[in-house]
Amino acid sequence: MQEHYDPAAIERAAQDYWGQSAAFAAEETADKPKYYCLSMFPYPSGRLHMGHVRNYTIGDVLARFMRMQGRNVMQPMGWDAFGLPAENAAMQNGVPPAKWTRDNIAYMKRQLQSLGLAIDWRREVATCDPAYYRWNQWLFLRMLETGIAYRRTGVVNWDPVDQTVLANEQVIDGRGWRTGALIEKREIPMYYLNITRYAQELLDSLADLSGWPERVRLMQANWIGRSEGTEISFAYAPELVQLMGGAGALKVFTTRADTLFGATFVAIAAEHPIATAAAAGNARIAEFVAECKRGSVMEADLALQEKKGIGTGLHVLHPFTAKPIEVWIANYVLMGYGEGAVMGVPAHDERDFEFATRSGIAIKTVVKSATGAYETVSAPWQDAYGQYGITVNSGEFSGLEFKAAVDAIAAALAARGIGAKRVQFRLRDWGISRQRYWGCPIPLIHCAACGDVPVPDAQLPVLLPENLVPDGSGNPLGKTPSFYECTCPKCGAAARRETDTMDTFVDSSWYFLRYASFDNTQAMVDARARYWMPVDQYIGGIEHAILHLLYSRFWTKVMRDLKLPSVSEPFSNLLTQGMVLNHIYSRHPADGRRQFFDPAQVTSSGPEGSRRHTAPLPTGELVEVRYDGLGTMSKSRNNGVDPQSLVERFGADTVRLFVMFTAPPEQTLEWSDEGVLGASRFIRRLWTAVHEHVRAGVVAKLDVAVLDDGQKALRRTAHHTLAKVTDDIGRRRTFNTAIAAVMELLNALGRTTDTAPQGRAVRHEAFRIVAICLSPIVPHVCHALWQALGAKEALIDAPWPAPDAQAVVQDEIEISVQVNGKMRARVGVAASADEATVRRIVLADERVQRFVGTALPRKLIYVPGKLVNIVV
RNA sequence: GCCCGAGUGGCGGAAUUGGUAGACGCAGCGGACUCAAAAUCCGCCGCCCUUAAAAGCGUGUCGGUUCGACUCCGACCUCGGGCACCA
Repeated sequence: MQEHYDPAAIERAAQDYWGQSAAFAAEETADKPKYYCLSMFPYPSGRLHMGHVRNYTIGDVLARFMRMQGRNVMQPMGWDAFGLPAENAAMQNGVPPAKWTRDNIAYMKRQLQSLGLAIDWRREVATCDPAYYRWNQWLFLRMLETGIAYRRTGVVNWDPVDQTVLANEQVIDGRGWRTGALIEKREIPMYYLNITRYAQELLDSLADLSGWPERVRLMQANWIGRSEGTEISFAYAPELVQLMGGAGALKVFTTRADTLFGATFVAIAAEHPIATAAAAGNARIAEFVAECKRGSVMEADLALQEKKGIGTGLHVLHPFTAKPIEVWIANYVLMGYGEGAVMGVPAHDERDFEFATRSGIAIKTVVKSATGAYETVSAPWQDAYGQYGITVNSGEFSGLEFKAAVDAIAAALAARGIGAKRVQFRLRDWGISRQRYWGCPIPLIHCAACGDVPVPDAQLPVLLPENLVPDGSGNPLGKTPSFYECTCPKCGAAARRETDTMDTFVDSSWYFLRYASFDNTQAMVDARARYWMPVDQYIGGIEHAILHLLYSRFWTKVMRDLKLPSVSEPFSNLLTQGMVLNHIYSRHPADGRRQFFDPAQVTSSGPEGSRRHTAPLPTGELVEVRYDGLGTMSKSRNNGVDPQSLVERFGADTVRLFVMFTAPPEQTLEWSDEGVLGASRFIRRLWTAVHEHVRAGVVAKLDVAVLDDGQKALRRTAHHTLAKVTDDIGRRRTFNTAIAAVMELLNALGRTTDTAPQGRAVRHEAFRIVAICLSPIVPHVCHALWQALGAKEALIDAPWPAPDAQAVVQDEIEISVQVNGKMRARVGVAASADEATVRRIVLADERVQRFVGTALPRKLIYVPGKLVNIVV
């Protein structure tokens, strides 16, 4: 018997047992209900960070819990292995991304294994393996056939110095991160996936995802952004007819057709054809259009920039009054949304109002509030009235409520063929072309004679050469003739292979299906996916709430519609974990770059509020540093905590216990070295307590009929704890409170000194409950304790017990008593007492008397079994 | 700027459906054990007034609903996540 807690030996023994018995190899079987437990696969960045540990521990707790609850559990793991960091690492140290990535995978896999995760490693996938990404290519070709995938131009960040496309992340304050050059927008041909075809379904089926957090569903719904509005055509005025070379109309989309008579300008995007035409003959306009094309493509940047515009001197005609309305080019109109043009109604739209007041554009009120409070809105203008109301100054459409006005105006427009009601989505089609090396090649060939020719299925996969090293200027595939030189599959002439690769979101949009069909070399997915899908529990960071989850939902539906073994919704239940934070310390020497310091190296002293912090430089010299608050752990801030060294020092169980105890899973988790010590202390205390109990010898058979009050009380606590932990893990997913409950039970066990045979029998049962309850969280130590407690079977195969309902029954309960809503006393009553009895006991209580006095209670609220509130 | 969250003791957090605010842990303080230290064990631990008891105050701010609000509603402040090429 080990008297001393030795995590390394205990964890090795438990992991050896699970490995030798192939405990986590999942097979399709009809015997038990399946449970597909999936954590978002990691990007192989080099080393595991605390966010990974948190993510995978949550998944492991649920997988182990469900297994004990009798489910056939599958928990797989893989690698999101394509992406930008590998190219950056390659540029830094000259190692090809493939080698860097595969080395990282090997190292991180060992780290994951040391955490004791119940993973079926046979199913491991890496998205950079041709055996995986060939199916990206294969499905892309199917999407081309059905028109889901198509080619058109798109806007990218262009670094004019490096002559290369930059990711948004590589644009800092509008400049290229390596060159410092001002970034330009550039239009290039790209492939798109028609996700908007699925917009309505993606929105509608959010209602079915009851296992998803409400906030994620809300975010997705807002992202899809369905709006019902009216499309309106403004006919060109003569000078515009001339400029555009013929009669025509400028289309706008608006959700406020009721304000049409208040339109005093029309604003178009800088990329709009009319803007291009206007710029051709006017230097000032050309300069403004060019200015709009500078800067990054990020929406956050666009939204923050000052709203600017320029009048074109060109006009369109109001559909009802035929009055000319000037066309403006504005930097806040997005070409990608609606028609790339909006009507400007300054009186009733905040943004139009701001723009109009600055540009000297007329403001015309056409809506008043129902009460007339805004009827007199006029110069000097204060703000826009953006609410719904009654139309005024709108010709035959005056005097109507919002909906009636919209209906009437839309009907009148439709009758003349110059407008109609229409649904517009904010969601845009998904551009998947990336001008980068380390990704899945897009399987297309450009032939001078035949155009864009898909690579025939038989020639898949298009292999990505693995020995290239990017240098920061352009895509190395474009400089590798052995890759891009090919022949046209149609005509056999010399042709050029597409050198763009796919967005890595493609790779992660279906990996959960591949785990179920991991070894199939003939098909992307097979019937086993029907068995395992949908994922019963998906766990990952809240930062993926929109993009990854939306793309995965879309991709899954596309596969369904291609009649592949898929489902309509990939993830039945979703748990979005919070980020892991740590303190940030830095200093900014006058003569150099800002330096960050490892919080573990910082010493703090001095009084609250004016603490001073010092940390050593690499030279050993101590310098004063500044505290910058909490932030996500990251390499650049030097505030990461290495899970590996903690596992080596305290054991995986301590690390797992700490991350599960310190905060509920959906909240951010603040790192604390002391907290880790606390977790370690608890496990040692548990180890000692069980072994002291076991050392005292044989335990009598429990006979619940003969227990005394103290024994009954301990047994009640034990079964109450079991019920709470079952609910906290199984339903609430509040692992922190489950652990707290077990800590309380262990505290209660520590307070008892009952050495009578039945006293020890109750303790024995309680210790078994402790081991069961903690086993999903700290599986190694519980595996050992279970054996110490004399069990024949391994804990991993023990069923999760149901609490004994008899054990938790209480004879006397406590009623809280309030007087006028303030807590004044607690009284004990029999659990069976009726309201009249409770009333009598409460009113007779001396403390209650003191506050009620001689006053007659006006009202008495009774919450059975809980509370009485006396109103006097 | 837009969308979505969060804010409770010295600190992390608990309070599950509107019904005992501060469970559990960390830090701290006091004690036991020890030659001593570490480890371990026991006790105290929101603020204020106080010898004590009792009262009063207290869940970011301001207001509202209710017999009763950390919880619901309105406005605001601060922090965090996302904004389509980081993953």
